[in-house]
Amino acid sequence: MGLQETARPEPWEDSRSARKRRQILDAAKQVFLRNGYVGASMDEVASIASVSKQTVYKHFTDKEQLFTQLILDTTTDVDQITQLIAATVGDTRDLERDLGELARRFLGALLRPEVLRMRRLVIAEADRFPDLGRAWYEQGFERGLATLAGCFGRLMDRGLLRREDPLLAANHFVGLLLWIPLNHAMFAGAGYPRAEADRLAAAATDAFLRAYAP
Amino acid sequence: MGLQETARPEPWEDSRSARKRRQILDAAKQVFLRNGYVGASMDEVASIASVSKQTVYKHFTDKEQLFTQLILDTTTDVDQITQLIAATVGDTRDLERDLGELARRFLGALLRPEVLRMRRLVIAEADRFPDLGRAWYEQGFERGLATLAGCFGRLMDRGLLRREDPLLAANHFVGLLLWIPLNHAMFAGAGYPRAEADRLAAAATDAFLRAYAP
DNA sequence: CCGATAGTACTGAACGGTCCAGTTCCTGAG
DNA sequence: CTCAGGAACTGGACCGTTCAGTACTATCGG
Repeated sequence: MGLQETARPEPWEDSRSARKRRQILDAAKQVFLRNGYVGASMDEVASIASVSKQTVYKHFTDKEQLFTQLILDTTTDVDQITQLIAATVGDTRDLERDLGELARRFLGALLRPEVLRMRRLVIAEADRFPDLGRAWYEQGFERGLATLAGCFGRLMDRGLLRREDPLLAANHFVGLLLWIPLNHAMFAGAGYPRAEADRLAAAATDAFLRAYAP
Repeated sequence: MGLQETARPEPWEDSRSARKRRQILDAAKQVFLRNGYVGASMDEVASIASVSKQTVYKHFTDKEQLFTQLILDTTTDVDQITQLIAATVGDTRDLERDLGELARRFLGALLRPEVLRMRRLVIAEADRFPDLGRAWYEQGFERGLATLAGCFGRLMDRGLLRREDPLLAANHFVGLLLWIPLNHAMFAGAGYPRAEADRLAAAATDAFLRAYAP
């Protein structure tokens, strides 16, 4: 909410204060992602940030606030990725090819280790911080889906997809695409060979096009 | 190892020892599910189990072993559920109806709060206990999928489904069905209204049958 | 009788958060 | 440019609490 500093070292400036703040957030990301909320130590955050503990507590009132600040900062990223990826497909000439390409890129973006770990972290702490989970879901998840749905809506208007609820179609597409690899990544280790990912993307695209052919 | 001839308190017996062990595991389930691994206290486990702390440590060498034992004990459940549910569909006369029914039951089973919390817990601790995550994935997840795949294989043999890789088909079915509500449950609160769940089940079944019609 | 258990006190370590004394950096007035 | 003053920062000690795991004695039950 309203964190106003005494003078005016606004966060986006490159003042010393802003630099320290960045360092702290970066360090916190590292530590929280590695150990989870309870496992993370503020001493370690300070140490990794090369900053004194006092400074950490000057910028963030307590551990909880540092954590929520950190998570909320990242919710914007997912949507940007989706927009970037979905942009090309709206006015495609070869739907199967371009949708397959979208599937591959989407999968690639979501399977990045950092994204996976962040997902794990938010899920893990979702009942300690219900608001945070909901915010991440709405601002990261549903916004991305809505973007994709808009794209599918245009494809329906052009007669390239069966007319249905575009949001449902988007969810079905993503479900077909991500269910297998994301679960694998959540439970078993992180790595997923590129070739296998591409195969899954192709299979999901095929199934989706069969289900949503005009 | 060197058990004398004096009885033999094997865990499956109903000896006093076995009862205590059960009490401990039940209490541990409660505590771990509520607070996560790090947040769980062995004192609380002992207290809820109505057992002294010493007894806990007689049955389980340490916190870690208690946790893994607890999780591994539950992996058999999911498969049983799947078998029970999938059994009816193999020799159906009305595929759309019975597959819809399977979808509803499956969704109902997986959205039970306890199942959701267990899922969260395993995901949360998946990098602290990699073996545990993998075991859960293989014994709970893949076995369930394999069961469903066997069922779909029979449907393909009978010409009721398009011939494809049955395992892939099973994954696609589950992806269409569970993606939306499971993500919602993981991030936002637990509750999901029955009517909404049924609607999702029907939509997923429709889309699946369109994609996998013969 | 003998092993399992209760009850409880204890150890050693970690952690969140505070406090303080001394240092560095930025800014603005002369 | 110089320099003083104040804010931000450092480093580390410190407090109160929590927690895993152990020790030990008294009790219980088969």
